[in-house]
Amino acid sequence: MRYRRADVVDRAIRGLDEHGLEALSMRRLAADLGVQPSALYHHFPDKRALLAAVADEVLARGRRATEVMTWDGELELVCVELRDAMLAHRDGDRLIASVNAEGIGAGEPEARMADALRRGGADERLARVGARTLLHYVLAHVDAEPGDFALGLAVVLDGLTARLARERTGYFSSR
Amino acid sequence: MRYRRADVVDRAIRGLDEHGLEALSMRRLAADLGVQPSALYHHFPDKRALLAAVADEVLARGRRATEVMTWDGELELVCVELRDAMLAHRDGDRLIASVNAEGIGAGEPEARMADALRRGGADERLARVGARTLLHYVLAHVDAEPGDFALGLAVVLDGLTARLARERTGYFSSR
DNA sequence: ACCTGAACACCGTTCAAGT
DNA sequence: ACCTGAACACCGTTCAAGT
Repeated sequence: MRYRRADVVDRAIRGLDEHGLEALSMRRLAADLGVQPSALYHHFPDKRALLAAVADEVLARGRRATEVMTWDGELELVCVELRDAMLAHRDGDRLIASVNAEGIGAGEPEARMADALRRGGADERLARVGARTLLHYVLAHVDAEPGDFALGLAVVLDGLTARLARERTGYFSSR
Repeated sequence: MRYRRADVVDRAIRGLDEHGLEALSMRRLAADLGVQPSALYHHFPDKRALLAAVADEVLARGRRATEVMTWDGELELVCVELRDAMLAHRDGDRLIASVNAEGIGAGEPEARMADALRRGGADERLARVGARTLLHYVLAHVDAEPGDFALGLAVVLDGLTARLARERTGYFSSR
């Protein structure tokens, strides 16, 4: 059998769903494909790169049609989209979290959130910190009940919108 | 040489500081102690348990004297204390995050935050979600500059206090 | 109670060579 | 371009046995 990069990613996602992230080893993936472990290194320089590609594919599959939206609507949409993408696959949250922590992929949601915050009037600092906060909120609450997820998300979004309103009106908080 | 459990934890923390979390293997730790790998299994059932003990020790070393405080003061104190404890050791954030994710240890800061929120009037749900949100905020922003860390923390705390004020006055938000 | 010695069943990665 | 075969340098864990 001869494979292309995308085939390998595809099989890795299947392996993820069937056996979980811990069992997703280069050797096992190679065996699933009926190929020698070393063959994978033709497609990816190392395991991190493979996982990054898998993470990006999981996120890509979870993307919805682009719509023109208000900045806060978009912020919420990205969070829900991200959550759904991770819920669609076993250990999806751990996969995205680990790839994101390595800074080698899966950075799109965070970038989109930062953009939305800038549209909402955030300066560079608040956009960066706010996006990171939201990203990690979603990563940490994938396994929460939908109601709890929405509650916590609303808390963070409230904090952000309050801060933005203050920045716009020039009011300075002592916090 | 004969060691006690605490000696092993101690040497593991030194190894962490010297070589990082990735290099903290059972075999390497055993070699550092001048002992066979299998000897470690007299002290810990497996590597997860060892890491949990290391994480708890890192947190214990970071604890400050207990003070009587307002609930929101305590909330902020726990966050700063946690941050400082993680900053005191190489890969401290990744250590605490991984142990916490496994649910096997390092749960004290989250429990203390939930208690503080309850004292502030939060119901069980908000206490749980809020504590988890704050915990993961701190975990995610250890490497941020102090100013950015404080900004994001203030945003989340603002969101929480606003929600608590609304709950107390009986106002219901559509969010 | 604490450790040795040896083994088992795995890892990720490299490299020369094949088609 | 894509893969084989074989090796290197590691892992975590178990278990009988020693003191």
